[in-house]
Amino acid sequence: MQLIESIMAIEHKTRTQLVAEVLREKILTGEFKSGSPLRQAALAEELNVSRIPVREALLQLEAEGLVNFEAHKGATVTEVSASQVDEIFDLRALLEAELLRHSLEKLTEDDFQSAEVLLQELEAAMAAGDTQAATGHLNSAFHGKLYSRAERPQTRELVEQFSKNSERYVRMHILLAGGLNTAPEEHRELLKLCRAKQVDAACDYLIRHITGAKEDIKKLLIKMEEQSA
Amino acid sequence: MQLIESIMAIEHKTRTQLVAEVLREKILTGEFKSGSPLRQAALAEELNVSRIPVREALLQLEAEGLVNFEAHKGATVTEVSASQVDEIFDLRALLEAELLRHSLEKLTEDDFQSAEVLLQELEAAMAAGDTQAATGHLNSAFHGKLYSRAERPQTRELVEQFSKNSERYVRMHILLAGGLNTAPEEHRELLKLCRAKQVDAACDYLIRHITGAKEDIKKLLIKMEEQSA
DNA sequence: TAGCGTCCATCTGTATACTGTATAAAAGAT
DNA sequence: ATCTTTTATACAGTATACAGATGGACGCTA
Repeated sequence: MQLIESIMAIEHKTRTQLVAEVLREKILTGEFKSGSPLRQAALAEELNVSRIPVREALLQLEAEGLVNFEAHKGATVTEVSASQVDEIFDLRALLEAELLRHSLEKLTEDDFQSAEVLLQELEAAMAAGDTQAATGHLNSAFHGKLYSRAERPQTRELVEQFSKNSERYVRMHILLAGGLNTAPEEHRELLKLCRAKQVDAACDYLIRHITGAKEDIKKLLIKMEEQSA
Repeated sequence: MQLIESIMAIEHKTRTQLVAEVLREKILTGEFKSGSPLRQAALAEELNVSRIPVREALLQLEAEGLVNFEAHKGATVTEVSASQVDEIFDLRALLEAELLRHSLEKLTEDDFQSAEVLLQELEAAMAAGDTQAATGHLNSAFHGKLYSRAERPQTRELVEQFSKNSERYVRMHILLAGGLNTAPEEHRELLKLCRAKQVDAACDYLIRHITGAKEDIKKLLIKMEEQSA
């Protein structure tokens, strides 16, 4: 019902795209838990569409790494092990440092100011206890601003992919570990280094920033794996 | 061992997978040229399937970066500009060096020997003028062997993705520029550095190896862009 | 002739219906 | 009682059919 209305409102989007958005959100928020099966017929009925757009949406989500699609067996929400998180965050560190390196020289004072605005909004959102979508979005907007002059569209897409994919763990982390309280200071420090155009120092700091988050989340995941075992 | 696995894998391939393989090959060999439209109905009829598996195969290929899929407008073979090739090869250099770094210490003499065998086969294939699928496959098999102990599955998948995507340009390069004649020597040198466990030197050399190929292919692409303009 | 709207051909997007596979439950054999 | 083999069922894969979007040809107006 709601879906039909939103189709009316946003007519240029295909049903497949809409279904993909809904499912993506449900996976990222944890409403669909890791490992749980995604039945095409059930989803189709719930969203008032046929199975075709559901299938195509699931294929898209598989490409994004959020879903596993096994022939004749169906789709499940991807389960991510601690070692996989390890690798993903290492990749992020590597790629984001590369982006920053290519972007930093070209960043203008305007860029830094909008980054600062984003940072303030981020802190406000965190202070308001807004642990939901907003903080994750603002966080990647801040980072994205720093990379915005890199002129490396494919690398950015890759990084955004990985960020999205790890977002659900970041959220979990914030929720359960009450964590990332050091993040605001780290962001400010990073911004300061960028403003000073200290390329190597900024990249190193960024790598440590990402690696630090990795370690926190890994601990959390290992704890959870032990509990479920 | 492999034989047993391949027997065990009496995998029932879906039509979607078969279609994807066919189309992928036709794109990589250049039978479908950059920018050309991929009509669902035509492909379906040609392959004796309905449009559904064709659509799903096209979606998969879009995720692999070989196809652009625009709503209501249809799919086209992706056109890759010189600047995109630039970025892709930079990414490859970055990621492959990372893989080699993680793999190198754990590589055994057995690994080096099979790498050497692959290298000989590669040279034989090139000497036989086999500019088709075989050389590309052997080339990535050789590189893959060097990364095989990295225990970084997602990074490897990414690299393989990029390799596949740039394969058609590599082939083009070999065909038109008569090129990559320096590659055999470079491969031998790389293998020597790996055997000597000179991590930094090997990684640096690998980066130069990839960057060198990039420059050659870029020149070729720029020339082609000028011709078509 | 240039510009605009309408209509039509063509293609994509999606629903419905059918086919085939995997798996769990039931029946049979050892 | 355990292990096969069979059967049933639920689900995914695919074909067919229909609905909707796009872009261009055509004629109309100024």
